[in-house]
Amino acid sequence: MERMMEKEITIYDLAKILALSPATVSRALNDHPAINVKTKALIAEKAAELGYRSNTFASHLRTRKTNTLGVIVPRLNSNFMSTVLAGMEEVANNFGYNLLISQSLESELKERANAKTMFDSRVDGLLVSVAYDTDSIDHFVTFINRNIPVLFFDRIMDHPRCGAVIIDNEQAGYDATRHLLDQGCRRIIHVTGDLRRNVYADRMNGFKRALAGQNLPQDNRFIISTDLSQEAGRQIAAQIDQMAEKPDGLFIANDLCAAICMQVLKEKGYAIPDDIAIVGFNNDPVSQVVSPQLTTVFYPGYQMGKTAMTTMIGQLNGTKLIDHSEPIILRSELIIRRSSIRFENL
Amino acid sequence: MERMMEKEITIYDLAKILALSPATVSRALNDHPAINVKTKALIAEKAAELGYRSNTFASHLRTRKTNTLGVIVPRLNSNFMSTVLAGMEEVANNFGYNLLISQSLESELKERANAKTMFDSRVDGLLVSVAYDTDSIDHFVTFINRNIPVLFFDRIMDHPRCGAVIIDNEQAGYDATRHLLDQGCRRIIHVTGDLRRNVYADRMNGFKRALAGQNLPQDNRFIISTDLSQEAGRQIAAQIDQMAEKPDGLFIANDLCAAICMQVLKEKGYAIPDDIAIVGFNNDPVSQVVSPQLTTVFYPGYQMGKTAMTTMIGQLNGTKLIDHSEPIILRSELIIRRSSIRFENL
DNA sequence: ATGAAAGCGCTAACAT
DNA sequence: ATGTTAGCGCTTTCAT
Repeated sequence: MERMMEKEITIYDLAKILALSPATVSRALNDHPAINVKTKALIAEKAAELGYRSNTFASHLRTRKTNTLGVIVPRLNSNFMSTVLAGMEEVANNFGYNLLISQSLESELKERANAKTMFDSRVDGLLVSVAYDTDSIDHFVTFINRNIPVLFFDRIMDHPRCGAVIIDNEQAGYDATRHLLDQGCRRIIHVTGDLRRNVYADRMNGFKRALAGQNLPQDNRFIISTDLSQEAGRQIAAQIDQMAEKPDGLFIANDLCAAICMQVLKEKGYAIPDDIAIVGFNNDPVSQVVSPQLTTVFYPGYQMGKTAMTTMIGQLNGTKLIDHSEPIILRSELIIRRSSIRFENL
Repeated sequence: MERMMEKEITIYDLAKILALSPATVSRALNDHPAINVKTKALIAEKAAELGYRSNTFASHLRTRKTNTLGVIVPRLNSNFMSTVLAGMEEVANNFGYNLLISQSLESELKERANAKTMFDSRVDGLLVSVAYDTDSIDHFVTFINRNIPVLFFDRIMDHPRCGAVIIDNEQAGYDATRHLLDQGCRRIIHVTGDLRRNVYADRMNGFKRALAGQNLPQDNRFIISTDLSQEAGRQIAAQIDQMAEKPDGLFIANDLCAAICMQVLKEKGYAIPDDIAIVGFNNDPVSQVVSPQLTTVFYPGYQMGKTAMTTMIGQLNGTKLIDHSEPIILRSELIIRRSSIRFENL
C-alpha cells in the first residue's frame, strides 16, 4: 500500500518561493529585530500555509542549545512528585523548553544511568531530586564541569555550584513535633527515612529541637530510620505493639506509611489519637481518606516545581543567576486533623 | 572566574589522532560489520579515553531518526500512570530510546499542544492515553500521515492505523458487578467517568450485562457519570443520602473517589458493607488504607507500560508490526476486600 | 577494509 | 534590511 509522505518544508523552500535568502527567512522566523515587519508577516504566512516546521536538530547542531531540560526524580508515582512536575511543565512550556523526565526508582545506579542519558542528550540544564541511597555527586559534577546548570529540589545535595529549592524541613519537623507535645504527648517516636537525605535529617533535627525545648529526654531508640514504605508502616506498628512502654505520639515522615501504621495499630486495638496520636507528612490524598483523618504537613509541590523551573530558566537566560550560596526555601504548613487531636483538647 | 570547559571530542578528533578517516571512526562506533575488529577496538578505546560522546543532533540531522518517543498521559500523579511509565521507561531504556513525557491534565486543548510539541520534536513514535474530554483525533492523524506510529494505551481512540493496549474493561466491570450481586446486592449504583472514554463505557457495559444476567431492571438513574474526583465522591454520598430508596451496592470506577464516598457515607451513619457494599477500581494504595479495605480491580500498570513500549519498538524496528485490527488485551483481576463482603457471607 | 566528499537544515559573521 | 557563505558533526554513497 502506498503511504502518503508529505515532503518536509525547509527555509530554503520558503526562501525560493518568496525570492528571499534563507538567512532572511531564518531571521524572520526567529523574530529578529532587523527584519522588516511586512517581510516577517509574509514569511510567517507562507510558513504556516506550507506546514513548515523548524528542524530542531539542525538548529541545535548550530546553536549548541537543545531547549531541553532534564528532570530526574526518585519516583513519578507520588502525589507530591507529579504535582511538582506539573508545575515544572507549566513554566517550561511557557518558555519553550521541553522536558526529558526520568525516574531513578530510588537507586543511585539508575540515577547515574539517567544522568548519562541526559548528558548524552545534551540537556541545557538538569533538575534533580536525588535517590534514597545516593552518596556520590560525581554524575552531576560532569554537568557542572561543562557549565550545564544543575538545580536540586526537595532532596538536595550540597555543592558550591548547584542551586537548591526546598521547604524548611527542620521547621516543619519542629512544628509537627511541637503540635504533638501541645496535645500532651510525652513519648514520641519519630519514623523517618534515610538520614543521608536532607529532608529526613532536617525533619529529625526539628523533632529533636522540639523535644529539647520541653526538656524531654532524647532517646535514640525513639528515632527509627526506615524506607518509609507500606511494609515499614506495618513493621513499626508491630514493633510498637511489642514495646514495654508504649509511645503516646508518632511522627512519621510519610503519609502512606503513617496511614498503614495507623491502620495496623487500630486493628491491634489502639485508639487513635487517644492512645497514640499520629502526624504524617506530605498531605497526600490518603491522609484525608483514612480514619481518623491524618494530621500532616502540606508540601507546596506545584509551587516548588514552578519555582525550580523559573530559577533554572532564569539562569539559562542570564536573566537571574542562581544564588549558589543558599537554597530557595518555600513555605510548608501543618494541617491539623483528627489523628492528633487528643480528647481532652476537644 | 575562569570556567573549566572541556572541549567536545568529535569523530574528526578521533580520526586525526588515530590517523584514520572520520568515516571509519563513524562506522566503527556504529559497529559496522565491514570494519576490522582490531580497528574497532582501537577506536572504542580512544573514544572512551577522551570522553567522546556522539552528537545526537548531527546524527539525527543525517538519519532523520531521533530515538525519542513521545508519551502523553492525562496525569502523572496517579499510582497507575506512574507505574505504567516505569514499565515503559524500562523497555525504552533497554532499546536505547529516550522518552519525552507530558501530561494533558485531562484537557484536549493541552493534549493538542503536547502533541504539537512532540511533533516538532520529531519523535519517532507516540504513545497516548487520551484526556477526559478528547473528541477529535486530528492531532494524532498528523503523525499517522507522516508515518509516525501512534499507539494508544488504556484510554484509547479508534483509528484503523493505530494500535492499542488495554485491559478488558467490560469483563472487569462485569466481574465487579457480579461480585456485588453475589453478595446479595440488588440495587447497585454505578459511578463512572466520561462515557466517551472506552474505559468507562466498557465498564458500564459490563455492569449492565451483569444486571441483565440476573434479570434485574436497568435504571439509568443508577448510572452516574462524574469526573471521578474526590469532590465527586462527596457529592455521590450526599446524593445517596437524599434518595428515598437507597442503593445496597456501589461500583465506583476509581478508588480514590470510592474511598472518599465511603468515608462520607460512614460519617452519615451508613454501615459498609452491610448497608452499602462498595467496589472501586485500580488497586490504588488508598484502597488498602481505608477502613474497611476497599474491594477493587487490579490493573496491571507495569505490564501495560512494558507491553505498549515493546509493541511500539517492535513496530519501529520492523521486527513485529502492530496489529491495527485489534487491541492487545491484558489481564486484570478483582481483589475482594472487606468493603464488599456482606455479613451473611462471612 | 578504508577513504573522500557531499549534504542533512539551520545560524551567524561578515558584507552590502 | 537583506544576502553570501561557511560551517555545526555526523552518515553514506561512491571510490579505491
